[in-house]
Amino acid sequence: MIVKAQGGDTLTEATTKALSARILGGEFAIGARLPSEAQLCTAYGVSRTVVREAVAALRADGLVEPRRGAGVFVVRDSLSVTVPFGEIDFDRLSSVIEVLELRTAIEVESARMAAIRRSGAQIEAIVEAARAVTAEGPADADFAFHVAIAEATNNPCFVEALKMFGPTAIPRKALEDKALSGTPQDYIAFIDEEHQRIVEALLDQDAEAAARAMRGHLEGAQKRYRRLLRAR
Amino acid sequence: MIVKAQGGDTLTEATTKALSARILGGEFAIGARLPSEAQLCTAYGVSRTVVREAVAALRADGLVEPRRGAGVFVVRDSLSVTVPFGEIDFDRLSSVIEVLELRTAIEVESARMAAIRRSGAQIEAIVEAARAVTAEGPADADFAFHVAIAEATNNPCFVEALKMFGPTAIPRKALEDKALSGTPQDYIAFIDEEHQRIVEALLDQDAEAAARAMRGHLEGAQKRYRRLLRAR
DNA sequence: ATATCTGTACTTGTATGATAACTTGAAACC
DNA sequence: GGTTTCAAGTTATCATACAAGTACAGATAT
Repeated sequence: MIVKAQGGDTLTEATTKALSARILGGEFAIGARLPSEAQLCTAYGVSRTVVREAVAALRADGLVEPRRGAGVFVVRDSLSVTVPFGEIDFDRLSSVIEVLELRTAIEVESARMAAIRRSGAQIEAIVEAARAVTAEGPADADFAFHVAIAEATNNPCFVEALKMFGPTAIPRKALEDKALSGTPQDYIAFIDEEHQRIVEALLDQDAEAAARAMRGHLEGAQKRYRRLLRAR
Repeated sequence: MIVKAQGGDTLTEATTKALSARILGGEFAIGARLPSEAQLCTAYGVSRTVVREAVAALRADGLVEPRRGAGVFVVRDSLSVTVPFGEIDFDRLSSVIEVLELRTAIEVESARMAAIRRSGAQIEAIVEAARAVTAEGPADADFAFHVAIAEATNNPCFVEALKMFGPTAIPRKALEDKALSGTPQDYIAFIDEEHQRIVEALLDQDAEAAARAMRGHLEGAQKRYRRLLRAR
């Protein structure tokens, strides 16, 4: 299999991608040794310079670790993805709770800051978002509500961080919750009450109350989730 | 300035670190061109192979972008604080503070959870990390201290989130702070005192005290940063 | 028989020189 | 003034050579 530079890529980039694909694709397990540089050269039809720079790139990404005299060894593979963080391993059930805990950290502070910094337009957007949850159900509207609050911090980092988790974290899953908490109607009413507490604190510009309300809201979600786990 | 391989590092690694330090240290702004490979070779006293592999590593980290025929250009610098965080616009000066605010959110909760969940081994690691800051200075040791606390949450998400910011966020820049806060010695002693407050709360398993101490620590950093901005 | 030493083949690390492909800016030209 | 051309400089790639380290087989000593 000979790599060719395509689409503006250099040979080195193409080789890097090819190699990383093989590693992340599972061809090499953690601890496995890659073919030697010489073998990779003939396999990919490139010079040693190219192979070495590709390996250097993989090393910088923490994918492999070359050991002089011994070979190049894989230190991370498809199963230990964790790192890009955009794609947290949601397969593990517990990881949902772990993400929820991190999200709680960010959103509690988000609410605290929003209470102080929010503009008039921003609080209006928040109130409107809360209304939408009642009207349309929690599916995506709930996430929009949380994003509206993050935006009211006037710190784009909070918005980015929140969006990184995506709407998947709570609502969609939480809906399976209805078997435990009663009908969907009850569930929406319940969520709505928690949202109202947050909105009022933001209206009052009461930072601590906002933080408390948000913490209650999200820790509630955590609890419901844990209950789901136990129910299995 | 000639780099030498030290501490198990290869020449390439040493060169990579030296170069990345210069970039993150602010010597090259975004869009600036690095010295040519030939110049870097003579400057660091290494072969072109080494320089090229170092650049390949920086490229993999998204720090620079080589353009054939033109040169190697910086695409991220000290003020964009390492964060591969989606595509946040870190160009604006205030972004350091924004990142710091997000980090505060995460770390305050991190301290709170660590106080409750920490194991015996974990608290030992934290104490040891605090000692290292005193001994070696804040450079990288400070970040290790914060990571140790994140690990004591037993929630890998917190560790990942923290590592995303990287060690650059506070310490390196905060050192420039010495002009404002007195000698480096004073600065270390000051930081150390704040760390001790956090450690004691964690030892006592006092979640709220840990959260307060951590908040004070990081909001202090924010304040020092804001002062730096105003001083411009 | 076991343990230790040694050598050899293989591997990565570094240096050097050559050529190709490309960019950029200035000089020459119309 | 605007366009073309060219030369110098830059990265990309290749090839070769040697240094330095590892690992394993086989010899050697105990």
